[in-house]
Amino acid sequence: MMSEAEAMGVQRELSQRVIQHDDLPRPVRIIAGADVEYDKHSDRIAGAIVLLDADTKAVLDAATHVMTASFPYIPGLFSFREMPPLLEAYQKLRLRPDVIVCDGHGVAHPRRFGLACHLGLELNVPTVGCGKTRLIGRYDDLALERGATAALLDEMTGDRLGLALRTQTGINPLFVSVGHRVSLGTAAQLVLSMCDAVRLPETTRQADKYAREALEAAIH
DNA sequence: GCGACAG
DNA sequence: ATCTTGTCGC
Repeated sequence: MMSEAEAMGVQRELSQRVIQHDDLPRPVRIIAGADVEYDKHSDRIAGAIVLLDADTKAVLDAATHVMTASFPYIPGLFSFREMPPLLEAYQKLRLRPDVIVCDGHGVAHPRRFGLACHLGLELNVPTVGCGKTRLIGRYDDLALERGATAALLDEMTGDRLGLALRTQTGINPLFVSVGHRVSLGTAAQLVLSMCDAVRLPETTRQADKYAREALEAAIH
């Protein structure tokens, strides 16, 4: 298995190839969600990618893959654990997405190479990082209203890593960052467009559901 | 006692 | 649906 040091080297190398500006089909018609679910009692994991109609949010296609985790959970090396089942699931899809919203960060990462970057680069598909909790960076003065944003800043370098995005008024924000081939502004727009009356985007909710069902079916 | 750590 | 508390490691 790849060592931690090797994995970090891979991240530093590949991060050079991340594209941070818009290079995706417009308008976006098919938007995907990607998520991985874990079994509490074993190292079985299930990845799911679900394709939604960007306008109606109807599920157009979905694929899952259950396997044994080949890499431990280490903050910052998340993608080495979650990528394998997601790549397998992606190959099973019948349609191709215009963009994938990932359940994890993009460049809001210590080496600017979170799961969304890794998946986007590997598949050469536009991706957005959308985490539920912060990995690095700080923000303040985030207004309460739905749609409000605050820059997520690296405390040491001052780099803008992404945005804290309020998807519902008065509810804790999500953390949006560039994955690959999508600008930060577009990323935030896409995520917000997938949130109706709930905190999480429909892409993430559907992917989570499919992954959980696949894992459940594989174990029982 | 204190705390930074995606899932 | 969302948040948080207790817990563990340092």
